Amino acid sequence: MNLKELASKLGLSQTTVSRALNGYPEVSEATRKLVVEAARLYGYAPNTRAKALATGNTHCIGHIIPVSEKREMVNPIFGDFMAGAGEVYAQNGFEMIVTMVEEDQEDALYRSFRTRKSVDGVVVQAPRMLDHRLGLLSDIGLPFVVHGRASSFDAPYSWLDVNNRSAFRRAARFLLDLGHRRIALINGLEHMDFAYRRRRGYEDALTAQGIASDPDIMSTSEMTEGNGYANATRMLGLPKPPSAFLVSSMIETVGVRRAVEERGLVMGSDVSIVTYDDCLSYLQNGAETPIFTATRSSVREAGKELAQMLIERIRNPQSIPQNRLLEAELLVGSSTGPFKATS
Amino acid sequence: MNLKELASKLGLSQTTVSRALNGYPEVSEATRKLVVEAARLYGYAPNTRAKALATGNTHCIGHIIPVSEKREMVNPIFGDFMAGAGEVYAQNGFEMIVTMVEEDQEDALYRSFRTRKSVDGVVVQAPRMLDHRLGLLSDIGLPFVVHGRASSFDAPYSWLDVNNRSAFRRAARFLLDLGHRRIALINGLEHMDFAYRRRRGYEDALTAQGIASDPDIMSTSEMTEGNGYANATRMLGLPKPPSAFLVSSMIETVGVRRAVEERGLVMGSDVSIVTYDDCLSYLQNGAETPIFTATRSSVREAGKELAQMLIERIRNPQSIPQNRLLEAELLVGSSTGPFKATS
DNA sequence: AAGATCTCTCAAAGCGCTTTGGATACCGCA
DNA sequence: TGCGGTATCCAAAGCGCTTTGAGAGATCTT
Repeated sequence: MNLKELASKLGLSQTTVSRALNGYPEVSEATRKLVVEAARLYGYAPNTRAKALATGNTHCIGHIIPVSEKREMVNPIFGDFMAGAGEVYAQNGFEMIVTMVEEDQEDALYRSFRTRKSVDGVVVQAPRMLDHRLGLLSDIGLPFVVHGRASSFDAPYSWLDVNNRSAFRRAARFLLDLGHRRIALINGLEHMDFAYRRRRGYEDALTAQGIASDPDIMSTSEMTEGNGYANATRMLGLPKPPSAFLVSSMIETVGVRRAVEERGLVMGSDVSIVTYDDCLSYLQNGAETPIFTATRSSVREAGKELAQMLIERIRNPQSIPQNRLLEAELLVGSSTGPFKATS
Repeated sequence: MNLKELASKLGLSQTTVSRALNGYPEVSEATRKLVVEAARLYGYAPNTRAKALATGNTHCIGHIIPVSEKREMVNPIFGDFMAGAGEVYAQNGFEMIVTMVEEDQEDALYRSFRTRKSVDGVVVQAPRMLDHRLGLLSDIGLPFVVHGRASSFDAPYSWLDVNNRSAFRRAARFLLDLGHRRIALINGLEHMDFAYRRRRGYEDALTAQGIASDPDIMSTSEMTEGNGYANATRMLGLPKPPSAFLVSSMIETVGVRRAVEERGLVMGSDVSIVTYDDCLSYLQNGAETPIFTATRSSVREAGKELAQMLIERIRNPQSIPQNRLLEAELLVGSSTGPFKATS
């Protein structure tokens, strides 16, 4: 069943039927009711491709997920982020196109999105400090919003980010206030913008107490359980091991905890841990009371808000870019305690 | 730049240019070279929507991810699964449309996919034992492949599944051989087909040894870290606690381990654990030697194979459905050991 | 040398929708 | 009675591509 058939079945023109279904005012309420009813009856729904061709809007949004052959890692937050965004897309009649792409082919992909007109806009994930993607997207005129920020890009653009610097500053301060002086940082890859900012926050807090940062107890790697374990194990084996850890993700924290317990140390007493918590659905930080002391911000909520922002931008390309800086909450759990001089 | 412009720039007709670019034999190699070169020069690429409208193929594949408002859980395997599938799609010029949908709206979504012609086919995730989706998809004639199987659906259809029953039978047998007699099962939701099969495998092994299964040490819930912890904690507190655990996912195992260690028990000696490992990229089971004894099968590989199967099906709808039953490997790690009578 | 056969190219129709620019009927008003 | 103004509806063009059916040349038969 297509428009033409439906129209002839109703004895109306395609124009009228189309307008009735799309809520245009040029058609009387009586006929609109008739048309809508008939469409329901015959199970008519417009062909998305034809509609896109006629209007120029695809009602599709691209999510680009960088993968690389060597490091096969898929960021575990994508699922929850997409769940948030997807909900908003569904409400607004948008579809989400997810593309896995090697980093060196990303530019070509954006260009292809543009020339082939397969999406109305894109969400840029995991921005790096120096990220040419934003410049490229501006140049080719493809609407976009960024989950995070790219320090290197000056022109205004729409983004939503957690205040990573202040979150880590507060977390480190919290540990300092408990008396810890050797605080390790288990960070993500520091060419990523968020990780760089987190390190800055950590250093801010140390500096404020006149403590020099020590590269021996700072690591930067992909945030996997395995890396958390490996980094923490190495640090705990140092002549002067850290008494506290500041960790960039829950999943990595699972590994840190493993290292701590394997060494026979008790978390929350011998060693304190503060983690960053994205509120992943399958890895919640305790039911009522949090297990880990954590700076927390829901990645799913971020997905929702960003989706909304992008839809706005697509509907009204002239609007000025919106920015949203979320402050993470600092929740105290049982993984932290006052510094205890070790025997 | 569109076809018409490119054609006039070349002094050729749209027909010829289109054919040249699509590799039809009716055009000479000389002109084809010319056309291809010009397309590259001007950065021409066909509008996907126009192409889809003209040909009737969208070159899009739908992935439906069920979410529900009450249980906000997003299955952590989706990321890696999609990474695998996405790779194959990219190689074959397909795009992946991901839709989050409430379970009760799933039917409407499939119907809408069909009538609006927005995808060429879909991959069905997480089939339930009684799953009417497959019948529906057959009825409406939307090509599909299933990640898993649905016991209730008889007609032939394309699927790829791990032999969950044999995997869990072997895992349970392994624990029995080590002398364990009270083996707990921490399973996923058992209306899911995979979880049902896993329980069957577990029971097979127990029955073969003449052991009756005990509901007290069998749990079925969503596979989150928190549920793993909660279930294991409860079981360890029983008058007759289990000496071994068979767990359905790595993420849940993290919680089980937490419960074990919190109780002061040593994994691999006081308590044995065998887990199912999907080879998630951010939660790998040790680098060289596995930490957990595990039945293992890569969900990313599954994604690749299923994508290939679906593309085949779309290209050749008359082909007979393919089925693929993978056997999981049983890898011995350090989380298991012989049964030790407790004091 | 004329007809038959290829080879290469083209004009035009069609995919299913939206949207422009009228047409038609009906109303009140002078 | 006739005229502008609404309220409804329509025919046709157009979105950018593929594909059908056919037409020129060039090459080959006999």
